[in-house]
Amino acid sequence: MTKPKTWTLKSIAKELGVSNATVSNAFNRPDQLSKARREEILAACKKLGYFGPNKAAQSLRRGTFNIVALVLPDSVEYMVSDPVASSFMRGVSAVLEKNGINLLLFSGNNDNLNSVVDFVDGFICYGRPRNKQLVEQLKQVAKHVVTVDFNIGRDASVNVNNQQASFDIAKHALQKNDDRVAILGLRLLDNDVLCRVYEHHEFEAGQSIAHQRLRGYHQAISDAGITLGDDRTWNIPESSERFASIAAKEALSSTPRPNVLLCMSDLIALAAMREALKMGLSIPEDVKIVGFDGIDEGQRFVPKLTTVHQNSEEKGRIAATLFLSKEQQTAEIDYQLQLGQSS
Amino acid sequence: MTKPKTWTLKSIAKELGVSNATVSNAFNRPDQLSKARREEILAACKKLGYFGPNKAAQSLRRGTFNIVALVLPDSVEYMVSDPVASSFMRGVSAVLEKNGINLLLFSGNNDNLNSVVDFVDGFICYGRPRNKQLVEQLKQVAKHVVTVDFNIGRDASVNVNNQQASFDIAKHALQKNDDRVAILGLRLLDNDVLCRVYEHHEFEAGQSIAHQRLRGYHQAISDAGITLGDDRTWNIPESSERFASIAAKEALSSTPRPNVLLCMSDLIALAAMREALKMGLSIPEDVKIVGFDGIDEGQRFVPKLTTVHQNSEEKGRIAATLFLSKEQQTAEIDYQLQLGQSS
DNA sequence: CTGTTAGCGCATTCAT
DNA sequence: ATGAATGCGCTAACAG
Repeated sequence: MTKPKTWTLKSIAKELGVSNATVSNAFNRPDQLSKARREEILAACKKLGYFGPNKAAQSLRRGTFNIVALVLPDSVEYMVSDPVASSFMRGVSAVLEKNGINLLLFSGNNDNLNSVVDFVDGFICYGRPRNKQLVEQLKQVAKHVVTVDFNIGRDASVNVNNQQASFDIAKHALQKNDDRVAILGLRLLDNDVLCRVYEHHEFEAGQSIAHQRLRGYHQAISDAGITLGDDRTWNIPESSERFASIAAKEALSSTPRPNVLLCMSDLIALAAMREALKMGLSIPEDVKIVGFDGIDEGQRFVPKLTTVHQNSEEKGRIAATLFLSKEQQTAEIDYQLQLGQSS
Repeated sequence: MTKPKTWTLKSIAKELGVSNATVSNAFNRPDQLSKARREEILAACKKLGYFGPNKAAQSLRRGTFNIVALVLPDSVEYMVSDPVASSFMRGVSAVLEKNGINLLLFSGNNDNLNSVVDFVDGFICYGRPRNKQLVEQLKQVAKHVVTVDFNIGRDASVNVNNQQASFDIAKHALQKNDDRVAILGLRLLDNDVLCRVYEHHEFEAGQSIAHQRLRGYHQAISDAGITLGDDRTWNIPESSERFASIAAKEALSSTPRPNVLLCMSDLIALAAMREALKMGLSIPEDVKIVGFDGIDEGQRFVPKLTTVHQNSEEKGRIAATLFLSKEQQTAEIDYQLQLGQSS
């Protein structure tokens, strides 16, 4: 006489003629009953089609979920297209999967964490969320939080020295003090508009990745004895082929035509290279182009892109490992200059 | 006198001097109390720092979760690197995000759904999971299931006519009956090995995407009056640059050297084009190469790749929409031949 | 319109 | 080693 078609701990215990604590122990606390008894119960459950305690109820009771939310800076939709973000996710998921933890994707466009906060053990935040209210809540939320590429004084964080890396790559690209430099920046401004940027003073204290990189560029430009015109910086609102191409075309058509293009992502640099080639320019003779990230496509392109390689996958692994260990610490990730033929 | 530092429905109700049902109604059922009362309560909760009913408890009670699991064919890790899968995810997440539903990534390598089944409203399965036990469980699980690119007789499914598309692209590539054809297949075999495939009879009834595509190729080859040698088919275990390059090199070095390469993914076709160029072959004069998927990089490559474009993002949107509407139906997605200079 | 109450499915004391 | 009882935080039915 089998009972309901969907078993619960209670109903299965009754069916087996044991107390529900015994069934619970059989699944969760092997030390609380004899091995024989345990296996007998497990076998009986399996035969009846009971696969173990309901996870939702278990979580409500225990307060743990085996789910971590990956908070993306933008919409999930947008993030999935970014090869750098994808690498990061790969690293995170590799570690979590190995530990039986599931990954919930959460958009940084959300106003708050409410819809997931009660379902997860904590948050790994990849980049500062676009929505500022969300950032405020992340500072306070009573769960474990690991931040990546930004810092809000929470449990742990993983960072790359963006400023130093940008300095290095720019230093490498700039060789003569009569170089004409232009910067193709990624998300320098809050608003979603593709345009030149004039208000440079705003960036001096900015903590976003873009601002850190900009400072690195500026430092190298200044070190090279070059003066950067105040109309030589573009803001690209998102790392897409389309926007990048438009900005690159604009920059390469501007007067004086730049002979060095500092690009804040490889996707942008690749788009710039395509535009330059399309305009009949030689790389690097007419224009040197450097990127940032070190994505595969850049290394396959002809000419090979000179860029900063940051190991995003490792960044993901470290972030996940830090999350699991609950260590409170700040990790700094290495980067390498990857010299190609584009500079 | 504020009470606990973490509010519950009950404690906040007591604090406000109302019944807990009233608080619950204020958050969930506006029609159950006056607007004024509702707003008064909501405001008071906000001031005290109570952000609404605990979602985990709410879900346990209601049996709904606002989370859907995206079941990937492989590890999450691997999937995130695949541009086609990424597009699909983009489509899915766009629709779900708009509807306030969260996305949980779930690996098709898992043995069972147990760790998440009690947390989600259902499953969107992108491709047949690698683990067969998982497939069995998906057939039976008591939650809503939408399958994509395969069919197990569940609630809804989304498919592309892979066989027809492969037939079309192969037909286009094959023009002379003395063409020497080789096939670079993706996951034709269950095991993870890169090798030539000899046991062709196994594929005639296979339902996987690879088998469907293979049948399309075979049909076109046969229609062209060509006999395909039984050592002209390679199995590539995963859609990675590395494996694809090895297989391509092997195929292009084999005797007789193929002058038509039918590739089951664009990533494979791109790797094959790179190898061919590296060997000093001209495309398409010495060897024609066609792909499958229609990824961006293929369209940017020189020569532009001839391929089948399937709109993965739309596939994702349709899958998600079908999931939300709970319609029971099978959708077939269009594809287009995208003619480049590689054939 | 409001309050009381019985579970959702489970883990964990505290007895025995 | 086991069973009874309590409550995790909430919703919905019902009674008022």
